[in-house]
Amino acid sequence: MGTERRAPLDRQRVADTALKLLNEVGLEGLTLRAIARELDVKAPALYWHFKDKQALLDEMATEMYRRMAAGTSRDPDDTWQERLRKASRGLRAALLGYRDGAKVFSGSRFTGIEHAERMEDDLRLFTAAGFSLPRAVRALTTAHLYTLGFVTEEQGVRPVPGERRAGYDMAERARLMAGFPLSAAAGAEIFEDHDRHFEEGLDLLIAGIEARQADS
Amino acid sequence: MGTERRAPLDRQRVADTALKLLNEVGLEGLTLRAIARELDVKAPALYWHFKDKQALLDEMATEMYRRMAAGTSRDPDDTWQERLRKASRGLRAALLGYRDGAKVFSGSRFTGIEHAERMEDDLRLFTAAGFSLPRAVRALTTAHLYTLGFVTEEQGVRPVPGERRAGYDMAERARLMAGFPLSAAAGAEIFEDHDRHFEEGLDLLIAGIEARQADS
DNA sequence: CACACTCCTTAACGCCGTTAAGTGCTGTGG
DNA sequence: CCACAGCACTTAACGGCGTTAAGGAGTGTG
Repeated sequence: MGTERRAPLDRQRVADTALKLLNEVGLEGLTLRAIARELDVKAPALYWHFKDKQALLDEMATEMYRRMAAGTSRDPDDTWQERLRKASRGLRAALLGYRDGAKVFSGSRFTGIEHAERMEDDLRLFTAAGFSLPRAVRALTTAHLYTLGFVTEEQGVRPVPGERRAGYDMAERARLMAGFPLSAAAGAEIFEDHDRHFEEGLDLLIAGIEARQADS
Repeated sequence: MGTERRAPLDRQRVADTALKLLNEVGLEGLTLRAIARELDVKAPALYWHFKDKQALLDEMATEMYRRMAAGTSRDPDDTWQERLRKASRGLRAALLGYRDGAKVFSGSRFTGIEHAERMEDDLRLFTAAGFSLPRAVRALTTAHLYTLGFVTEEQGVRPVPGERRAGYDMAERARLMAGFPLSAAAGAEIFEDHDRHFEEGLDLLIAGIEARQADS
C-alpha cells in the first residue's frame, strides 16, 4: 500500500533542494513555502532543521562552497599564481552555477569550519613561496573580494546565463551615451565577454602581487 | 491655522528621506510604510513617484553616487594613480556612509546618465596617460569591482561602524580554528583594520596596472 | 462652472517569515 | 504489554510586507 512514510528530512537535503529551486525561481522567489512544497512538506517543518531562513541560506552558501571545493582541482605543486587563478576561477564558476549565486554567497556565512582546511592549505602554499602571512592574506583576500564584486555585477546584468535583464539594451544605451564617446565605447567592454574581462582583471592583480613581492 | 498643506513630494525628497531612514533601520527595516510615515504620508502615495520599490532603491543609489561625486575632489592634473585612488576611496567612503550601502548600491542601477560625465572624464584622463581604451576600462572597473566586493564584506562584518555583527567573536573564532594556525592568525588580518587592508589591496591593483602598462 | 489633472487616501489582496499548539509515530524502561 | 519521552511534522494563525484599485480633495483651465 502507499502508506510508506517519506524519509525524514535533514539539513543537507533541505539545502540541496533549496539550491535546485534557487536556479529555477531566483532569490526573490525562494520562499520557505516553495522550498517546503518541493520537499513535500509544510513550511513550518523547516524550522525543525533551521532556526530561521538565514540559517538555511547559510547552509546553502556552505554547500556552494563544498561543491566548489569538490569541483576545483588543486595541485600541491601549484605555483602561487596557478593557485590564485584556480581559486578565483573556481569561486566564480561556483557562484555562476546558481541564479543570484553571488548575492546568496556574500550575504551568508559558513555554518562550520570546513572551509578552514583549504584556507590553511592556500596560506601554507603562499608562505612556502616566500610570502609573509600578512602578504599572503592580502593577496588571497584581494582576489577573493574582486571575484565577489565581479560576479555580483555580472549576475546583475545576466541573472541567468544567456538571458539579459531588462534595461540593458545596448542600442538604447548607445543613444543615451551620445556626447560621451569614450563611455559609450566602454559599454561593449564592460557588458560583453565577462569571461575575458574577469581574466584580465585577475591578470592585473597577479601582476601587482608579483611586483610587490619582487621589491619586498 | 494649522490648515496649510504640506508641500507635495518629489522623487528627490523621497530618496533623501529613505537614505536617512536607511541609516537608522538598515535595508531590511526600510519598508515603504516606514518611509511613508517619515514623510507624513501613506505608503501608496509613494507609487505616484516611483513605479515600484526597486525604482526607489535605484534613485537612492543614484543619489548616493551624486553625493560621492560632490564629496570627492578631482584634479584634472591627477596622475592616473591618484585618480584611481581617489575614485576608489571615494566610492568606499560613500558606501560606508550608509547602512547596507554596498548592498543597496550594487543591487540597483542609476536612473539617469549623470554618472557618464565622470566616467568620461576618467577615461579621458587614462587614455591621455597612454592607456588604450580597453586597458583604461579594465583598470577602472577592476578597481570598482574590488571596492564593491570589499565594502560588501566589510559591511557584512560591521553593519554599522563601531558595532560588530553577532557570530564574529574573535576569541570564539580562535578556539574553533585551533588546528589551522595560519588561518587563525589570518583572522586578525581579515577582520581588523579595514582601512589599511583596503589600501593594501588597492596598492596591489595599482602596482599590477603599472606593471602591465610598462610592458605594453 | 464644468472638467481635467495632480497628488494623495482608504481599503483590500495575496504572500511572506515566523510562532504556538497539537498530533502521530518510534523506541525504550518498568 | 504498556506508559511515556521525544522526534518530525501539521494546522492555524499573526503581523507585516509590496502592491493595486477606487475614490476624493484641491488646483488650474476652457
